[in-house]
Amino acid sequence: MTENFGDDRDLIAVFKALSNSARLQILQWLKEPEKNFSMQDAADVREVGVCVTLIQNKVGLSQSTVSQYLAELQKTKLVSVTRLGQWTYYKRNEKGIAALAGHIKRNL
Amino acid sequence: MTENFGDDRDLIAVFKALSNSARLQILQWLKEPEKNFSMQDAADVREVGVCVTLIQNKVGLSQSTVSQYLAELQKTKLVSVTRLGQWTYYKRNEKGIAALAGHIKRNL
DNA sequence: AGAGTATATCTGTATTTCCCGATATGTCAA
DNA sequence: TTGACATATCGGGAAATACAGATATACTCT
Repeated sequence: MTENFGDDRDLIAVFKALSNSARLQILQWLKEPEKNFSMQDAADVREVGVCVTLIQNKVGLSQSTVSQYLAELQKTKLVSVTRLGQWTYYKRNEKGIAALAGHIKRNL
Repeated sequence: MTENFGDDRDLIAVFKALSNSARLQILQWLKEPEKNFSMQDAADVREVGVCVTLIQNKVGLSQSTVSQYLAELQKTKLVSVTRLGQWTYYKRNEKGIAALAGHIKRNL
């Protein structure tokens, strides 16, 4: 059991993270990274994720805002992070998302 | 198909409604009304729901706040309303909640 | 070391949400 | 019709959120 939502506070933080169209949109786009982001080396996009700058260009908000939003999505276990060199790659945390869906179905 | 969440705005409104501990708590309490609320005529509680005053006493917020919160839960189809005489009874909208859970599982 | 790029963090302002008291509306009972 | 009760709506102050720009941090290349 890696996810539990034991505290209501955790669950509320997740709902808050999802209560913003930019954050929700990013989560949707990350379902098909190679389709939604124009990356040069589309090599291991699915594996490692998408870097902040690409997400920023797509969503059209400032760099600082996007960085903060991604951090929020990560704290709530909706995305995961990989640092490689000077880049930070974000991708969906399918385990965390499934855990949320399961919890909602069972306990909401 | 009574529920669809076609627009992202609808989904965001639902997440916003769930992003508050009082509203989330009310939704939980309404899973077992006869257990969580002390009503005199526990006759058709499951059928009709719980009146605003009982919910207000339990949650400990002002009457106006509780009324607004319940309206928000209703607009997002998380609870349903029945007016009987001078009372307004609220109960969980299990269909709406299940529709949300399904949508999240499928599309989030 | 120094410049350039990618990202995170800090600080501040505009907007939104939280929650209240006051007031309006609607129902019931005398 | 008057008064009591249940609920809804209105208006506002305090707190939180949404974003931005400036700056800090970290890595890369020369």
